[in-house]
Amino acid sequence: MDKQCKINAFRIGLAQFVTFEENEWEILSQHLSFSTLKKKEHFIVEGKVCDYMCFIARGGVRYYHIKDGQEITGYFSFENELMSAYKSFLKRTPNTNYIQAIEETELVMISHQNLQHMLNHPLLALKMERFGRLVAEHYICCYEDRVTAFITQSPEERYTMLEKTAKDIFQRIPQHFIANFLGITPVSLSRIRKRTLLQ
Amino acid sequence: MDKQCKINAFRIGLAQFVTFEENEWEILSQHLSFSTLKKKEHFIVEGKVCDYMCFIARGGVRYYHIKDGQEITGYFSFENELMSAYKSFLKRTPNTNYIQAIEETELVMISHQNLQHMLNHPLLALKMERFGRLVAEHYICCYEDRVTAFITQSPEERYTMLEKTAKDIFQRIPQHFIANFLGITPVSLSRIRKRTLLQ
DNA sequence: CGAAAACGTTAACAAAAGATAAGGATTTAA
DNA sequence: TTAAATCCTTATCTTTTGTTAACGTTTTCG
Repeated sequence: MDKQCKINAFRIGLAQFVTFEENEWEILSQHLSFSTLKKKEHFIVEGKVCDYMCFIARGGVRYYHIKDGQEITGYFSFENELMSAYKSFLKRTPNTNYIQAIEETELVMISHQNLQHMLNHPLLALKMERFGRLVAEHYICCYEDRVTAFITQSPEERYTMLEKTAKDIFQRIPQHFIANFLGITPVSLSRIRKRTLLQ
Repeated sequence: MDKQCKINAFRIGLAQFVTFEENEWEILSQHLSFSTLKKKEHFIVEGKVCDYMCFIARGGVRYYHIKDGQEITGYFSFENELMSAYKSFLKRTPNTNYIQAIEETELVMISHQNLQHMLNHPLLALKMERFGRLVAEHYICCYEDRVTAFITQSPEERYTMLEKTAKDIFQRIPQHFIANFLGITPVSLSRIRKRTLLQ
């Protein structure tokens, strides 16, 4: 996947939030960097401060915690989505989890420093603030739904819902990661699947 | 509680995100409105589009869903916090839950229309965008922690943690609301409390 | 290619949570 | 003030989940 192709994907992906004019894009694109993660390679590990927010041009990652020596996968991001250890990135605090590529993954990255630079750049500030706001607001809405699911639905209902709304990820992600994501154990998910099949 | 007192509380509360200069504040404060909710009065009900984002100058509210005729309380907000049905407010879609005062509650409110007006106001735009961004980012961090708790902790662990970090809300909120917030039934919370006391 | 690792299912048992109902204490409101 | 509503606890029973381990299959990688 060549650089120009990644940049294009990035620009299209951003259009969901803000559209940049040519002159703005000119500046912004000079503040990007690029990286590739091999499968199982980590984007960030516990204890490090996250220095980049990324756009996934290709591939996918999982977010996981380690608790009592066990990995617990809490989330996934795939191509055309943004990805970062937000809290660490935003607050400049050590990250408390891990982000790992589950496939070969191509990233377009903005360093924290470059982002600050753009937020202070007279020609870009307003649009970058808006971009940041809209991205954050978008994720708030996602989180709202996720928390609501934990509050109002049983694990079985959460599974059924996921199957309806994102069936494709079952082809792409090991089932025990999905179990974690639903807040249950892999064994329990296996049972739920059997139950819901029989009905 | 008089109006000036509410405005002051609001200004101090905002300082956590952005500080407004006198001339900016002059304009902003003309875009505010005020309201009082009596105990059990609703700020918003299911199906309505939320038109205000609020600052709670005094009092508190709970957010709840109705599922199978049952109320399930998912969150609380108290004085000096912001409060809104964010997703509905941001996306202009019908709200899917209820927000109800649990005490007599004093609000400072910004209507969606006034917010847009300020976001388009040349002297205020940048700061309002930043304000919106920082608020949203702040809530993302809160949500991140909340989801992590659901993923990595048992109900009992979530309860213990809550007792450590927010003991005060137990004096202020009926226990069955807290049970919902933890993702369990009131009966189950009562059992957990007994268990953890004995140990 | 072949050994090792990863993965999903199943079983058996223990632990926890849900559902329902009852009882007593407290609060609310007419 | 008194009846009604709210709230928390407890008990009982059912359902679900967690835990551990075993097994067969598939995938990974040297």
